[in-house]
Amino acid sequence: MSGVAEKFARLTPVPAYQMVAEAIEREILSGRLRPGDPIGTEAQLVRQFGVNRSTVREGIRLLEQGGMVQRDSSRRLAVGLPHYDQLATRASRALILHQVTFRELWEATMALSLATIDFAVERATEEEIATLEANIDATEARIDDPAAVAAYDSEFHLLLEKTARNRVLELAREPSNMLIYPTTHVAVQGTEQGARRLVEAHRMLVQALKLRDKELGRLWTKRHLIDWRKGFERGGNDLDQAVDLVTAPAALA
Amino acid sequence: MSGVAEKFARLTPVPAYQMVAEAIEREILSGRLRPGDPIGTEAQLVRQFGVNRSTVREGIRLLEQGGMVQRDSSRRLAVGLPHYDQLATRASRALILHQVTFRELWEATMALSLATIDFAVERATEEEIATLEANIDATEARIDDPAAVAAYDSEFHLLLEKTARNRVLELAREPSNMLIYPTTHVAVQGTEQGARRLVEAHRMLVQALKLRDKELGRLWTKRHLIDWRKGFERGGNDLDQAVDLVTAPAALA
DNA sequence: GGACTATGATTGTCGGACAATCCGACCTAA
DNA sequence: TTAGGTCGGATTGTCCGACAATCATAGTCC
Repeated sequence: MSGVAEKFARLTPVPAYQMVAEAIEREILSGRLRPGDPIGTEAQLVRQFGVNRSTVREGIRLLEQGGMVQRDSSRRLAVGLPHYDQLATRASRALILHQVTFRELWEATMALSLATIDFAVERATEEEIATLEANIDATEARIDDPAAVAAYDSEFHLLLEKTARNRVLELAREPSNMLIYPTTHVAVQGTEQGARRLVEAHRMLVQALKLRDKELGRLWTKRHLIDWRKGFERGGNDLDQAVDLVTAPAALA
Repeated sequence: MSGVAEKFARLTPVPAYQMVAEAIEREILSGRLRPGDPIGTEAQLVRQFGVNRSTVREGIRLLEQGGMVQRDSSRRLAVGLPHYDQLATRASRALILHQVTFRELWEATMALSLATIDFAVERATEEEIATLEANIDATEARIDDPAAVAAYDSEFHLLLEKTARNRVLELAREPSNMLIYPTTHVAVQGTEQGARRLVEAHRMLVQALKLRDKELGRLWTKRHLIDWRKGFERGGNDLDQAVDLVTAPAALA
């Protein structure tokens, strides 16, 4: 509210360690350095950038955590290909910090799951269907163990995403997946029927893939998620409560 | 292939700087440290963790880049609330490194946009509609400037997401948004009509919000995105080419 | 040829140092 | 009283040098 217009932008001198990180990142994004390529040793970087080793190391740490650089077996640095769960972990944690509600999570998962099943129905191969069925069988074998059921459920949906063959969608889903599927063990714990309904839904989803029937897939995706919500609420949870580490403890690891 | 069974897992000693980062992160995620709270000074952390300052600093850099800690005005460290575009920037870059195709991007955007318009139709307020209309008017005023049109287009869809009031969806969309909307200026550059069709689509989307008509919203969302695709292809691009920095130069900043 | 060893290179950690900057208390002048 | 100026301590960013542990590699021995 200072009556005068802002004439000067804020000066923000960039620390050297950030410049180091950005310089390396530029090389990677431009394609001159490709995943797997070794970045030089710290001593080399010191010479190239003309800064101290401590500074170089701080710059490297900036990139390390995002997966842009990795340490291979011998701790040597190489360009990394950031994997989804790595990014998704960050995103999940951000969602927790932003105190998003389970309702938001559920709504988004619904929308994304419907898109996933559409593509999966279009593109599923025999092989993928077999893998999914194997997962369902495994789930059934341990149907009395809520934790195991939740783990297999998580895997099932991961496989389904691979079947949809869209990596952008996959990345978009991952954060909410990480928060919602681990709560399945709560959702199926309440009722004896919970786990069986889950398995039935999975079977019908695979059936939809076989028949290439999108409507069937969408129908059971909805039922499946509505079941999750009911179980979640039956477990004494409120859909409008914020996601936290207690209820969705998967974002640790 | 050593005939003996592997009895022990590989020991992977965790570097001290990582332990520092994880310790701080745990405090944040547990809620004991909340966004805005000051983390101690480096000297304090040195005392608490019993490691060297260089080590503490490397640990801090690990967190800094993900937005988990921020430096405030005086460069003092405080717990940060990672913002979406910060995470999305990383995600976009990952998508580039993974060489996802524009087709994947387009498919995912379609699915996510349809979800967004559904929620937006449900929840739009008068005020939000007015803001969106102001954006459209501004677009129209500079309809001959492809770069300006692209910028306003980007903003329009951002506003639409806010209107949908689902932060999980917002976060999920952001990476693809960052890659796809900046290419709009290519898409509308080809034809005189491109920009006008874009404005028309925006008007109809707002109309859908006013009438609370989901079908209308979905219809124009589809048309809008199909227009984008046609423009993109007319610009000499192949939908199956990998996203790169040249075609989608927004991930720099 | 294969197992073993010595050597050098590299990383992780430490200690100390200093300039630049920021914060806060104190002081001065209108 | 309050706006503005001064000063000292605290803090960060950067540098230097050092060393143990580990890894890679070449060379050696059987």
